Amino acid sequence: MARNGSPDKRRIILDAAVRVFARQGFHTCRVSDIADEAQVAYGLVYHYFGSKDEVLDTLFVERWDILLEAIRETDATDIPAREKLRAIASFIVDSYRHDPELMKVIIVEVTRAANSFGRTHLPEIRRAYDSIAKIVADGQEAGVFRRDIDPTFASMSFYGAIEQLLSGWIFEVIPASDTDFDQARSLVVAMICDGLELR
Amino acid sequence: MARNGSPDKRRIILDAAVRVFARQGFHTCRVSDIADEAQVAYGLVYHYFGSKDEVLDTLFVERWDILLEAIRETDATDIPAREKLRAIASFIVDSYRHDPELMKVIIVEVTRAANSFGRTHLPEIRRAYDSIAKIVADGQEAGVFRRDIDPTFASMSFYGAIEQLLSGWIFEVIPASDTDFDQARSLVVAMICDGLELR
Amino acid sequence: MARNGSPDKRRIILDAAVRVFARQGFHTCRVSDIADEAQVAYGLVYHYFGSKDEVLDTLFVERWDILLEAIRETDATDIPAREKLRAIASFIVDSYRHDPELMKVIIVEVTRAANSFGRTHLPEIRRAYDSIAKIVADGQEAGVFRRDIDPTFASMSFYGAIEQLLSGWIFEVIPASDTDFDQARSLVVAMICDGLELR
Amino acid sequence: MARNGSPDKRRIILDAAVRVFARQGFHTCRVSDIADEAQVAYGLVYHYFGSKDEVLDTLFVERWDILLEAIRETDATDIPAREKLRAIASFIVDSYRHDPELMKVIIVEVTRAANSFGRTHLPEIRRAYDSIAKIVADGQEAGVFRRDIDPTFASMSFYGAIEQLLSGWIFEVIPASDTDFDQARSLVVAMICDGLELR
DNA sequence: CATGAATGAGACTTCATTCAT
DNA sequence: TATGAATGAAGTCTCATTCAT
Repeated sequence: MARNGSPDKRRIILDAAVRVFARQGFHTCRVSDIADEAQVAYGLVYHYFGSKDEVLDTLFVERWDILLEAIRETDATDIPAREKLRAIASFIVDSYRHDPELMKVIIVEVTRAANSFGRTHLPEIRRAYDSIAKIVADGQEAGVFRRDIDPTFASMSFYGAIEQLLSGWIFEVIPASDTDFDQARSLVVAMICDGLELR
Repeated sequence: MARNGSPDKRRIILDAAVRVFARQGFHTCRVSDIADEAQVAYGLVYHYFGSKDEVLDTLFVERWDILLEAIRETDATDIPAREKLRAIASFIVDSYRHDPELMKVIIVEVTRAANSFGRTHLPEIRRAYDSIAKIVADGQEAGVFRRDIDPTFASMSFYGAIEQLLSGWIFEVIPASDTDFDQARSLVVAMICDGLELR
Repeated sequence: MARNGSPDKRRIILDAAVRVFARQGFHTCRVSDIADEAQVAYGLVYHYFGSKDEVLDTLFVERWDILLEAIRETDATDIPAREKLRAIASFIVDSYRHDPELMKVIIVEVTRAANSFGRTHLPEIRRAYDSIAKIVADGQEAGVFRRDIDPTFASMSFYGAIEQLLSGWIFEVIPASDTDFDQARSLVVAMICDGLELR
Repeated sequence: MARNGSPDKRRIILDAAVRVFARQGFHTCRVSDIADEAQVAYGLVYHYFGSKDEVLDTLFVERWDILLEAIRETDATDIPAREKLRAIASFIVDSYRHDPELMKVIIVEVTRAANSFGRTHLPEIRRAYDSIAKIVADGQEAGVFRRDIDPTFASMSFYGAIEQLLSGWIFEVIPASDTDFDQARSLVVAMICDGLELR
C-alpha cells in the first residue's frame, strides 16, 4: 500500500496501536500514546483514521476477516466435523501464539467488550458463531454428533471455552508455554467432543 | 439513629446502579445517572461510596461472594463430581434468571472486563476457577473423570462455556426463554462431561 | 459560660478548631475534621456557629481584642515610647510562646491571608497598626524618636518585623527555643530603635 | 513550526493569570477565568501548564529567581553592607512599582501563604533570607554592624519590614504614591540600620 | 442540645478532535 | 503528507450547609 519506498505510516500506526492497546487498554490510552509509540505526530493518526475508534475497528476487522475466512476454508474441506472444530481451535490458538498482543486486543477490547466495540461488531462476531454452529449441525446431520445439543448452544460453548483459555493465558491465570498451546489444541476438542467423563 | 424502618438509601443506590450499569454500561453512565435513578441527591452516592468505582466493586463483591459460597457448599456435599459441576452451572444460570441485570453487570463490567475491574478482582475470580478445578481434580482422583485433561484447563473451559452462554443471552445472540435456561443447565454439563460426539 | 457543670461544647469546638486549623490549615480542613477533633457531631458546629468562617472569625476576634487591649493598656502607662514598643513586642512574643497553635492560626489564616480573612478583619488589624503608630508619633513629639520617619511607616515595619519572626518560628525557618523568645523581645526593639549599625 | 512572530500564548496566559490572581485571588478564581482573561480556550491553559497550581508556581519561580539573582549581584559588589541592604530594599520596592499586580500575587499567594505555596517554595524563599543574613554577617565581620544581633534575626526583620510595607501598599493600608516609594527605599534602611531613636 | 443523613452547586482536569501551516 | 497548537465538552469528586429526628 505504500506509494513509494517510504514506510507505510498507516501500517506503522496500526502496529503501534496494537502494542499500546495491549499494554494500556483502549480506554486508558490516549491518541497521543499511539502517535508516540509510532513516532509520528498525533495529527497524523487523524490523517489516516477518522477517529480513535476507527483504529481499533480497523485492527479488529482485519483480523476477524482472516478468522472468518479460515473458518470458511475449513468448512469447505471434506474432513469430519470433529476435525473441522479441531482446525478452528488450532487456528485461534496459533493466532494467539503468533501475535499475542493483537489477539489480546481483539479479545479484550472487542470480543469481550460487549458494551462497546463488541456491540458494534456483533454481526461479524455472530458470523463466526454461526459458521461453527453450522459445522456442528452438519456433524449432527452426518450422524457423528449427538442431536440433543442445539448447534448454536454447542457453538457458543466451544467458542467460549477457547476464548476463556486465551483470556487465561493473556492475564496469566494459567501458564502459557508452547507446550500448553500444543496441548490446548487437542484438549479443547477432546473435551468438547469426547467429554470429561471416562467412557 | 433508628436505622430500622428507614428506606436504606445505600441499598436503593446500589439497586439503582445495577439498573443504570446494565442499561448504559459503567463507563457510559455518569454518577448523576445513578443518583437520578435512585431518586437521591448526587452527593449521597459519595456519602455511601468513596467513588463510582466503589459502587461497582461493592456490587461485584456482594454477588461473587455468594457464588464462591455456593461453590464451597456444593463441593462440601457428597455428590459425584459431575453433579457438583451441574449444581454450579445451575447456580449461575439461576442467578441470571433471577437477576439478569445484576449478572449482566457482573459479567460485562467485571468478569470480562479484563483490563479494568477484571484485573482488580482477579484474585476473587481466580478463586472460583480454582474451586472448580479442584472439583475436577477430585473427579479424576475418584476415577470418574479422565486424567489427560488438566483440571485447570477443564475448569476454564467449563466456566468459559457458561459465561459465553450468559453473554449470548445478555446480548440476545441466542434466545433466552425459561426453557432455554432449563435446558442450558443440563446441556452444559452434558457437553462438558459426555462430549459432543455420539458414543 | 457553661450553663451547668457540663463542659462548654462551644469552647471545646473552638479549641479543637485551633488545633485543626494549625495542623491542616483553614482551607484544607473540613468542618467534620473540627467536629472529629472536638469529638462532637458536626451538626453541632452549626449549632454554635453560623458557618465554618465564623469559627475562625471568633477565634481571631477573641485573640485580637486581647492584643488591642494590651496595646491600649501599655499606651496608657507613663513609660517611654521605646518601653511601650518593647512591651508590645513582648506581649506578642509571649502570646506565641503561650499558645503557638492559636498564634499560628491568627497569623497564617488571618493576618497574612490578605485575600480572605485578612481583608474581612482589616479594620481591627489596622487598629493595631494605628495604635503603634500613635506610640511612635508620641515618641517623636516627646523628642526621643527621629521625625524623618513617618509613624505609620515605622509602625508597619515594626509589626512586620515581629510577624516575620513569628512566621519564622512557626515554619521552622529559624530556631524557636525559650532563649530565642527571650532574646527576640529585646532584639526587635533594639534593632528598630537603635539600629543595626554601630554607633 | 515557526514559533517566532507568533503571539506566544504561553506568555499571554501567564500575564492574564497575574491579572486574575491579583484581582480575585488564586483560590477564588477558576481556570476558566484565566482562559477568559487571556482570550484563549480553556484547554490551552492545560496545554501549557499541568495544573492551575503550576501556573502560579511558574509565575513565582520566574520572579523569585530574578530577586535571588539581584541579591547575588548586589552581594558580589564592593559596596558597604548598608548599601547592599539598600540596594535590595530598592530592588523589591521597584519591583512593586514596576509590576504591582505580579508582586501582589507573589506576596499574597506565595510568600505569605505559608500553608500552601509558601510551604512548597520555602527552600527558594529561604535562600533569599539566607543571602540577606550573609550580608549582615559580613557587615558584622567588617565591623560596621553590631554583633549582638543574630544575622538571621536581622535578615528576617529586614525582609519582614519590607514585605509588610508592600502589603500595606497592596491593601491600601498605607498610601502608595511614587513619593512614598522613593522614601520607603531609604527609610527602611535608615530605620533598620540607624534605628528609630535619635542619636 | 445533639446527631449525621441528605443536598447540590461548583471546579478541576482530561482528551478526542479540528485546523492552520 | 505531516505537525502540534488550539478547542471545549463532559464528568468526577468535594464539602459547606440544611434539616428531620
